[in-house]
Amino acid sequence: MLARLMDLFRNAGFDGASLSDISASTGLGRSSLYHHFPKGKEEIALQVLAHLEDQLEESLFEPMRSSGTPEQKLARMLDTVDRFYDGGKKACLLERLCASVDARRFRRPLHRAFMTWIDAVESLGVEAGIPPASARHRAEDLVVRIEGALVVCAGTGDTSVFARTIRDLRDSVLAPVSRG
Amino acid sequence: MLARLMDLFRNAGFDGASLSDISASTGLGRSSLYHHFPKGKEEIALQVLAHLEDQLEESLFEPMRSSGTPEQKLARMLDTVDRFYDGGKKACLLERLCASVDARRFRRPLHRAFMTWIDAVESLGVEAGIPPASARHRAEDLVVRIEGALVVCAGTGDTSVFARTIRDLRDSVLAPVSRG
DNA sequence: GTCTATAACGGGATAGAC
DNA sequence: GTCTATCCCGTTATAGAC
Repeated sequence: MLARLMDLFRNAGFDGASLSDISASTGLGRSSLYHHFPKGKEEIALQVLAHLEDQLEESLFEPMRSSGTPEQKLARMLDTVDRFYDGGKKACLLERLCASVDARRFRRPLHRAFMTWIDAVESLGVEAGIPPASARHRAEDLVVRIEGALVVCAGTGDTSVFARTIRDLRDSVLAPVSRG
Repeated sequence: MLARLMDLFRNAGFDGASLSDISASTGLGRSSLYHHFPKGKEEIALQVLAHLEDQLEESLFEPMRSSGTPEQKLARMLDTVDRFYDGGKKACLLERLCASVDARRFRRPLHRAFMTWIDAVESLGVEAGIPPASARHRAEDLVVRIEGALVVCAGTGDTSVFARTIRDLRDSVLAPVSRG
């Protein structure tokens, strides 16, 4: 159910998703929704966001801390990301919630989600022997490029930019430091 | 006036900007708005988008075709971008309109705006002697990273990522091809 | 818990006087 | 061109029966 809601918010954003949409996508009537989420739409979005954080932890971050070489773990992470965004065809919930009126409501979980992601990639870089400062910058860059590629693909309708971005990241994130 | 409307749509997005907001930000009453924009809110957004395209042409793309070394023109372009987004504090109208319900309404101008931008940077790379394919990829990458940095900054509230991204682009976009 | 019904409000859009 | 007044609809949210 939270999965279906996440799809909805990814497609429509917070402002674009109406209670009617939410009702249709869950099969629950208005009253049932307010039974489960007494504080209404904002609470629904926050729970969906919390669900995404759990999902990221389980499918992205936890595998990055388990066994394997940093290269293998990076490759697995990018595979998961590629599948999650369907090769650039699906939007990012984090980005969609950043772009909503009064995004301050979501700032704390959004900040946490981005930071956890960046931290995980940074650790991977450090594990691979990259100097901490460079590892940090590259980790930020990975998230920046994935989010940016999703925006450009959504705007142009061309997913090749996302595919190429993922491919580039595969090689560049853990490459030996020569130019940073 | 279109400038004020652009600020509004950059802040609130298409779905988040109500006619009341539009009325307040322009000082025009409802009827005056429909006098100037008979087809309502969608037409307003389209005209704001067209205004942005003009502005980009004048302040970004045209200077990139004028005199100066490619390095100088890239630096000027990034300076303008940095000012335009206020160092990462302000959102991008293109991204905001990508993230609205039924973004297909804006697909054509959005596609055109992104492509014109990418093309201009590509030309700069070719002018600097970079192989066409690499120049294209780097140009796409520049736009991707700028958009992505804006998203991450909006989500984390930390503009340092945008500042570092601009700094990196200054050096990397026209660097000699060694690793792509 | 879920339903039907409805309140209370704000949204986009129009009509007609001036 | 702008104003006042208004329509119609969708929105969030609540009440009360079952």
